[in-house]
Parts: sequence; structure tokens; C-alpha cells
Amino acid sequence: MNAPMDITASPGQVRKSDRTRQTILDAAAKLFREQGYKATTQRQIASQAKIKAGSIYYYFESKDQILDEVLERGIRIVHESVETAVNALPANASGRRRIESAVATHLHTVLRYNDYASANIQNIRHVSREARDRNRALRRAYWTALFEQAKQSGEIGQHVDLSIARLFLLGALNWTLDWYDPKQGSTDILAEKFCTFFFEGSGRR
Amino acid sequence: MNAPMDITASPGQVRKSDRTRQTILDAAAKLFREQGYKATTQRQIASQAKIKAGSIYYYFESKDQILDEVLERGIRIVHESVETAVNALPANASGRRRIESAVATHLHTVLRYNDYASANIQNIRHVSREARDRNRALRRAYWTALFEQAKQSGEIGQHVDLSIARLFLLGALNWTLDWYDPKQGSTDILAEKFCTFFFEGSGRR
Amino acid sequence: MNAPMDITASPGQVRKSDRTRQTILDAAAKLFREQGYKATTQRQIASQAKIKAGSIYYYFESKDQILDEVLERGIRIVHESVETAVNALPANASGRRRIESAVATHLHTVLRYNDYASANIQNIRHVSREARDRNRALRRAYWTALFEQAKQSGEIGQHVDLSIARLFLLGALNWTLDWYDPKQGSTDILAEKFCTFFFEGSGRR
Amino acid sequence: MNAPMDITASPGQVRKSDRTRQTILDAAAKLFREQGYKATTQRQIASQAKIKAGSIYYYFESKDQILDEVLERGIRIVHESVETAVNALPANASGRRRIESAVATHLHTVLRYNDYASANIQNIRHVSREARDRNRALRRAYWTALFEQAKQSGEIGQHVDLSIARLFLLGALNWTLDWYDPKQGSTDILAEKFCTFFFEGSGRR
DNA sequence: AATGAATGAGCGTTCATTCAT
DNA sequence: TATGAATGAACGCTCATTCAT
Repeated sequence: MNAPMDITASPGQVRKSDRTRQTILDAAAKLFREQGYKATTQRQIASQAKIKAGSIYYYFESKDQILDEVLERGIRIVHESVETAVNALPANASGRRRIESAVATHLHTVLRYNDYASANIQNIRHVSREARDRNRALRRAYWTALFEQAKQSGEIGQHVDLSIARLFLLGALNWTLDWYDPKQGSTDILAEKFCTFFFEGSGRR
Repeated sequence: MNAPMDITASPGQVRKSDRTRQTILDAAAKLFREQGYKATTQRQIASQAKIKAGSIYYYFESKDQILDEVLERGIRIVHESVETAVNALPANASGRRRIESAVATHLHTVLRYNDYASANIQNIRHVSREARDRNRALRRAYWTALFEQAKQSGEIGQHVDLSIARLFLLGALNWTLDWYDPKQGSTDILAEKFCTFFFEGSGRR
Repeated sequence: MNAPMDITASPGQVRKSDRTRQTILDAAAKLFREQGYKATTQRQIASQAKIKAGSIYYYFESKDQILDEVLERGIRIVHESVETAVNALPANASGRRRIESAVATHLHTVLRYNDYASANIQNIRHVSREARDRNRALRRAYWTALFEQAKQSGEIGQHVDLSIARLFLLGALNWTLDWYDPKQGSTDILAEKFCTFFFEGSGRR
Repeated sequence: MNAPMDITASPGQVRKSDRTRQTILDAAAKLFREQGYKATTQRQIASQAKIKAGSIYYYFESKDQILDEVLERGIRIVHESVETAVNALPANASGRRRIESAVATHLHTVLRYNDYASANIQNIRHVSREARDRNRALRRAYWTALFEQAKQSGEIGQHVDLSIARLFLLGALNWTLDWYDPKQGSTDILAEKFCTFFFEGSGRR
């Protein structure tokens, strides 16, 4: 169901045990994304992973632990996707260019590419405070760096509250899960429009 | 738990039956907001409403029906609050002033004032397609009107895609439920910052 | 739903209270017949009787008591119908003629005419041993008398075990509730066939 | 509670799972027979089967499904018992002898031997039209064959309506559940008396 | 490494019954 | 005389979890 994830693939030999574990997580991610955590049963996950419900407990201690891990992977995947994309830009790319790339990658990963990423966004409320905070910290760190860079280079105005800007932009991005329809345009086009808004606003210029 | 709601209060005599019904809805709204629909049990709702679980069924046919009504009220309350606030402005208020007022009221209603409003935002995925669509149509209609007005008066640039603008702004607003902390500033201040972003963007001017 | 029951009607003034009581019993009889005792709720009975569920308890102590009374009336109605029909025969009517009349009346009452009568047969298992025994005693007394008469007059053979004969005939009669279809012939024709069997058997003569 | 059922027993190894499933059905059959379907709870069935209520759902999808299977077995058991008994007769046995054997076996199976058989008779009204019709068709087919044979050999009179005869006899047989008391004589004696009635009638000869 | 079988707690819901008005 | 409101016990059923094999 997911495109193969180079990002998480480990090199060399993979033990069967690891493969099954992965299969379970994939199944859970897909179902958590589609139905939410509470509405997904262990039996559904097992069935999707082509094993029996009891077997899950050989790999995970509880359904909660599966959720934790799915969400953890979700945030990491978004993070690494975005980082990879930004790092692939030429060293002299502008701050705005970097942010544009980050936005495009974020949207693409969350909306099209990855169950973990969207499961993360849809179910973040069901995990413990700590997991949620860890999640948030990771997100914050990365975007803040991007924003500060752009501010230093003058591409973001000196008066701008970066914290609010970040929350504003990320809110808009994450909320797309609620309305985005692939039929109405690629995520890249959407990303471009969002960036224009973000930098230039809607007002008359 | 909720501030009294002038919007829904009926004048004069209130039958006991109506009061209990209201109490159940209030309890459900609070719990749906805090825990989500699936995680909330009828016994929790009953306990919060200080009645017994079986009594709920004297007023509602099912848990689903309670959700429907809570969400319906949620959207209505946001809608009416915003409309009331905007209509209270002087007739010659600018388009931007109107949007600022709408944003401030939306944030205040969702974040501080009303369980129904936030329950609506958090649980919209659990209802039927029709209810969701009705919900969306109402929201869209109102904000679109505001935006078009501002575009006509030139306060929003002619090049702006209002549909995307609306989704962008509302996404950012609704996502605040995930991070807003009352200790860090009033919703009015937040609204002002959001509007500045929305109209002027983050870029250097 | 029932034809008016001269049999149970009391003469002169009827108090409203009595009328309501009767309405409840009628409703219960109809529903017990159609759905059985367990499947019928007090609210259904109330609704059918055009009152509210709580009001039933002004007239009856419990659902069980309603059943008792419905069944009690059921047996009495069959009994009285049959007795009336038989007594209406000329004094010199033969034993067989009397039994034929009883059978026809029994079938008609149970199958076409009366909810109490059929409710009795369908739900007899749900009442207390005592009520069941009372029921049975009444039935036995009457039919036994008819049979003995026919035996004395030689219309039933001397060798016949009247007890078994009665159970045999009544079993066949009561079981008709399981298969009788009004479209396939009147109860009178059915009664005639049954009597022929009963007296003459199926064997070659 | 039931005598061992050669009819359904499978030879050799029996898996534990099959044994539990069987135990549940046995428990349900017994309780359905004694109390009826509606009055029997899943917890009663579980308790009788010495398992916990939840476990039932490892084997059956619903209470209804249990009923279906119990009734299905009931009709099959009666059918097969009767068929076996009749087939065991000498090839040249008379039509009457065959019917006598069928009646005796039917009564014995329903009254003494088997909860499934009696549960079937007592609860047939609670299943779907289709199941009921299937049931009836099976019953009809078998008895009709027996009767036609006897008619052809002249043991049943040419004038006899076989359909009515069958309903008459089976009604009487099934109704025995309501009054048969083992203390008052064996089912075989009862069967003999019933057959005498059926063939010779009660009238003087 | 995986499963079949079972469990127990709890779910949404039903319903006969009560009782103040 | 009748009811609106409420209850409590029980119902059929679900599901995360356990554990011997």
C-alpha cells in the first residue's frame, strides 16, 4: 500500500522477524490513517498483515505501542523527507526556495506518499503527552531553523514572530488532510500557492 | 463547563425535560472534545450529566444521534457567533476589519468559549458524508462572502484564489486546537497576528 | 382487531377505567399472538392501546399479570364459544354432531376470530405451572364430557382411550396455528375433514 | 444432557475446537427447548457449556446463528432418525407398519431423546421464513412419500386427502411436547395408540 | 515464530418497572 | 386517571489481551 520507503529501509540482510514487524506496522499505519486508532481493531491489523491477532503480541506489547511507533515513524518520515529534499537543493538556494521545497515535500509526503505520515497527523491526539511533545519538538526544531535562516537573509521580515508563523503555516498544511482532493491538482501546485500566501499575503501590494 | 449560550437559550419557562436533554448534550460535547467520539462512552456522558446511562435513551436514539446533534450545534454556534460579531460592526467597516472580527470570534469560540464548536472540529471525520458536506457548505458560504467583499473593495488582491485562501486560513485557525495554550496570550492577540500574516504575508515589504 | 366480543362484554354501564383496562388487554392479546410474549414490550402494548407505558401499571401489576389474564381469557373464550355453539344444537343432536360443532367452533375461534384464543395457544409455555394446569383442567373437563357422551351413545367405540383421543384431536387442532392459511379454505371445511379423520380414520373401510 | 448422537458423531480424532462448538450447541438446544429462544441468554448458554459468554463468539457470529444451527440439526435429526428406522424394516413391511415405525421414532426422538429435535418444534416460529420453509419442505417430502406408499397399497383409503392427513397427524405428534409425561407410558405405546386412531378412527366399527 | 482458543471487562442498548406530579 | 422522567439490571456483542502448544 505504501510506496517502498528508502528512508526507513535498513541495508543488508533483513531477518524474517523484522519483516513481519514491519508488515504489522504498515498494516496499522494504513488502517489508523483510514479509520483512526480507536476504530481499528487488532484483528483488522492482523488480517491486513496476513497473520493472526495473537501473533501481534510477539512483536508488540500493546495496541498503544503500535500507535506510538506508527506515529513516531510518521513524524520521522516527514522530517527526513523534508530534510532530504532541502539538502538536495544547491548550497546557495535562497531561504524562500528552501521553505518552498520543504512545504512541497511536506504536503506530498502527508497527502500522497505515506500512511505513517498521515496517520501521525490524524491520530496525534490519542498518544501520551510525552510522545506528543517529542513529536512537536522535532517538528519545531526543523522548521524553526528554516525560518530563522530566511529571516537572517532578510527574506522573512524582521518584525515577524517566527513561532506564530510556523504554527500558522503548519496548521494550514496539516489541515489539508481534511479537504485535499488529488483530482483538483498536484500537491506541488498547492504548495506553491501556499508559499505565495505565506510570503506575500492576500492583501493588495 | 460551557459559558451560558445566549445563542441557544430560549426565553421564559424551560421544561425539565429540555434541561436534561441540554445537560446530556453539554456533557457529550465536553467529552467528545476532550477524548473524541469513539473514546467516549455513554456511561461517561451519563455520569458527567449526573444521570444514569439508560436515561440517555429517553432523549436520544443512539450515541450517533448525539454526535450528530453536538456537531450540528457546533457548526451553528461558530457560524452564528461570527455572524453576530461581524454584523455588530459599523456599516462602513472595511473588509479587512470584518475578516479580523470573524477570525477573532472564530478563535475565541473554538478555543475558549464552547465545547460544541471544538467538538465539531475534532470529530467531523466521524459523521456521515452528508452531515460533513452540510457542515462544509455552511462554513464555505460564510467565509466566501466575507472574502469576496474584501476582494471587491480591493483589500484582497485581484490575483488571489479565494478558495485556497479560505482553506489556508481556516486550516490554520482550526489547527490551533492542537497547540493553543491560553497562558501564552489571548485569542484576540492571536487573531490579530493571524490576520496580519494573512493580509501581509511574512515576506519583507 | 378483534370482532366485538359479546362473550366477555358486561351488561349496562361500563366505567372508563374498565374500558381502558380492556383496551390494554386487547392490545396485549394481539401482540402476544403476533410476536409472542417475550418479544412484546410494554411500550408496544401501550402504543397499541394509545396510552403511555407508565399507565399500564395503574391497571396491572406486571407484564406477567397481563399475560396471565390474556391467557385466562383465551381459554375462557374458546371454552364459552364452544359451549355456546354446542348448546345451540337441538337437544337430540348426536354425539358426533356435537363434537363436530365443537371442533368447528374451536378452529374458528382460534384461527379467525380471536386474539386471546390464539395468544393462549401460542404462549401457554410462558406462564406458571398453576396457570397452565388450570388451563388444562378446564379444557379437559369440557372435551371429556363431550367424548363420554359420544361413547355412551356408541358413537365412539368402547375400546377407545378417551384421554388419548382428546389429546390427539386437540393437538391436531391447536397445531393448525402453525400452518393454517385462510386462503386455502374456511375453518368449517377444515373442521369437517378433521372430524372425518377422527371418527373414521384414514384406513380402508 | 443429550444421549450421544451417533447420527452426527464423526469418527476418529475430534479437534478440541469442534468439541467446544458442539458443547455450545448442546447447551443452546437444551435451553431453547426448556425456555424458548427469546428467554435464553448467551450467558446462560455459556454457563451451561462451562465457558465464558464472550467465547461463544469465537464459534458463532450471533445468537441467531446458533438458533439456526440448532433448528437445522433438529429437523435433520428427526428426519434421519425416522428414515433410519423405516429403512431398517424388512423390505416387504406394510405401509402401515412403516408409518407406525415412523411415528414411534418421531415421538421418541422428540420426546425422550433429543433436545435439538424438541427445540426445533418449540422455536420454529422464531426463524426466518426461508429457514421455516426449508424445514417444512423437508418434513413434508418425507411423510408424503410414506403416505402415498400406503395409499397405493390400499392401506390408506383412496378418498383420503393426504395433505390434511399429514398435517393432522404431525400436529398431534408435535403437540405431545405440551403434555407428554414419561411417567404415564412409553413413547412406543403412545405411538401405537396414535396410529390406531390415525388408521381406524374413534368411531364404532 | 506463530496460533487457536479463551477470557474479562466493558461497550451501546433495551426494557420492565417506579414514582412524583 | 394518567404520564413524563428516570432507573437498574440485564442483554447481545466486541475486543485487547493472554497463554498453552
